Amino acid sequence: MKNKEVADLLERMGTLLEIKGEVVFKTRAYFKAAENIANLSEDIELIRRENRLEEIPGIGKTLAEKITQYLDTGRMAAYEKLIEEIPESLLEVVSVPSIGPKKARLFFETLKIKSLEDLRRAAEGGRLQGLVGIQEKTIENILRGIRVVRQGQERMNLGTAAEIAGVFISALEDLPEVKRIAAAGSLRRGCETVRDIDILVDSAKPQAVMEAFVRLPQVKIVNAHGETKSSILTPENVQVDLRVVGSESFGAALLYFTGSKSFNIKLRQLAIKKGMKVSEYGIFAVREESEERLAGKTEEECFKALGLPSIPPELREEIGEEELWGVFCTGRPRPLPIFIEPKDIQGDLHVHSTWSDGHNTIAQMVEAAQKRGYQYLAVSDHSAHLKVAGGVSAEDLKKKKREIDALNEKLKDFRVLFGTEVEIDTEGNLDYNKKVLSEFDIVIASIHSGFEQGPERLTRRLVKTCQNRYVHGIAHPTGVHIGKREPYAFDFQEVCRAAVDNNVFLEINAFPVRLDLNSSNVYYARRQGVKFAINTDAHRIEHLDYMKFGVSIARRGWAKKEDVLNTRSLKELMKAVQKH
DNA sequence: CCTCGCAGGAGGGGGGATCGTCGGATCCC
Repeated sequence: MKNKEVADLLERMGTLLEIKGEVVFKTRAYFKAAENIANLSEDIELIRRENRLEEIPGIGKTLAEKITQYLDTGRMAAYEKLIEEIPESLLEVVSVPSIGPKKARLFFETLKIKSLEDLRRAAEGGRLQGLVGIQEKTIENILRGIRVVRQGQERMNLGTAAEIAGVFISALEDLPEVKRIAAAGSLRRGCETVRDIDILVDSAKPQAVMEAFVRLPQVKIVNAHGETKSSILTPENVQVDLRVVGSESFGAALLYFTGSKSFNIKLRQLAIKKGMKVSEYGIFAVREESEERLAGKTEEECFKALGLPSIPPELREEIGEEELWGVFCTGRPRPLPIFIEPKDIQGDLHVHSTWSDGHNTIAQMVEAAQKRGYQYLAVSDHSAHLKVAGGVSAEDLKKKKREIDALNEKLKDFRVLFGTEVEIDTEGNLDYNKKVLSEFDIVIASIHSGFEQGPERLTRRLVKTCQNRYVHGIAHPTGVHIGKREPYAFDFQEVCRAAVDNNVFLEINAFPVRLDLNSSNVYYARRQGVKFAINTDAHRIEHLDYMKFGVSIARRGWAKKEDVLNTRSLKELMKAVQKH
C-alpha cells in the first residue's frame, strides 16, 4: 500500500510550495489531498488502476495526473522540478520550531542556507544578524530549535502520552487556584500517537497557575510564558502546552483545545452560517456592534447552542468526517449512535501468563481481571513454535488446562477461558494440529514472522486462517508496531471479507505500541460487518489497564457495543464465536 | 491547487496567544 508514501510526497510538496511563496490556496490543496489520501482505507494503487483518483475529495485533474505518474513510474516530474528550485533539504529547516516558510525563504535567498547544518553555521557565525526581522533573540531560538530537532521529536504512543499528562495534572490539580484541570488535544481524542500534551485549567488566577507550571521540576525549557498560555519542553523534549481560562469559558476552551483543528474550523464555519461565533472563550451571537454570550461553561452547552448533539472527542476527526457532518447538515439531523464505552467491557480475550512470556500466573491475572469487574478472561499464551516468547508445547497445554479447570471449580461468577494465541506459519497453517485446537475455548491466531512476503502471500495467509474452522479471531491483524514497524503489506479489504464470511473477529489490540487495528481500520471494517474484540495482550496484571486505549480506538472507528464481542455475557460471547 | 456551477472564471479555513520586533510570523487546536 503506497497511500502513506503518496501522502508524504504531497505533504512535502505543500511545504516546499509554501516556502516558494505560492498562494495559500494552492499549498492548502496539497495538504488537503495528502490528508485525504492518508485517511483512505482503500489502496491508492487499486484506485489508480480503476481510474478513480479524481473521486477522492480534494483531488482534481492535475493532482490525479501527478499521482498517476508517480504510481506508474515511481517518480513525479513536478516534484523533481520543484526541488531544483526549492531544495528538498529546506524541509528540515522549516522543521525547526520558530522557523516557518517566510524565514526559511529569507535565509535561502539571502544566505543560500539549504540545510540544518548551513543554518547552524550561519547562526553561530553571526551571519543571520542584521537580516530584516532577525535579532539576537531569534538567533538564540533558532539555535535551540536546531538542538531540539536534532534530538528528534517522534510522536509518542497513547500510553506514554497519558502517563506524561498524568504527571503534570497531578502536579497542578491541588493548587488552590486550580478549579478544574483536564487533558485535551489528540490525547483526549484517543489518537494512536500524540505529538504534544495539551492541558487546560479552569482558574480565576491564570498568572499564578502559569508561574507554578513553568517552575515544575519536569520543565527543561520554557518556550512561551504568557498570561493565559505557556509552552514548555520536558527533559525528553516532549512539548506540554498549558492554557488557563475562567469557568464561564471552560467548556468552550475544552472544545477548542481538544480539536482536531479541522473539526474546530468546521464548527466555526457552521457558527458563522447561524450568525454565531465560536472561540475558546465561548459561543456568541453576533449582532451589529455587540456580541451576546450563548454558551461556554461546558462542552454540552456549547454543542447545544450550535444545535448539535454532544459529539464525543474521539469523533472529532477526519475519520468518518463525511458521515458525521452528513448527520447535521441535512434537513433532518439524526441522533448520533451510542458508542462503546469502557464500562461495557466484560472480559479480555488475549492475555498471557507464566505459561508463555507473561509475568504473572493465571491465578494472579484472574484476580486482577475480577477486580476490574470482568466476567471472564481468556488466557491466550503463545503457541509452541514461538520459542522466543516461551510458546506452550502440546504436552504442557494439558497441564495448563488442568490448572484452569481447577481454578474454575473454585471461582464464582467468573470463568477462565482456555485460550491460545496460535502462530500462523509462513504458509498460513497453524502451529497446533486440529485435535489440539479443538480443545481450546478461544483460539486467536496471529502473525509474528514473514512480514516481508508481499501482499499476495500475506493476504493468503490471513484469509486461510479465517477459513480455518478452529479460529475465532485474528490478533493484531496488521502487524504494526508503533515507532518501530509499519503494518505489513496486505489486502485489508479481502481479510475483512474473509473475517465476515467465516465469523472470525478481528482484534483491536489495546497495547499502546500496537493499537492494531487502528481507528481507520475499525471504521472501514465495521462498515463491512466485521465484529471485533478489544484485548489488551497483557503480559502482566498492570497491562489490563490498557483496555481504555483500545476502547478509544473502537470509538474512533464508530464502533458500538454490539460491534465488540467482549461486551457480551459469557454465554452470549460463546454463542457469538460459534462456527456456522 | 480544487470546487462550484456555469461554460470561463471566481472564490477558497476560524479565531486567538505569544514572541520579538516594530508590522507580522509562528504557533495552537
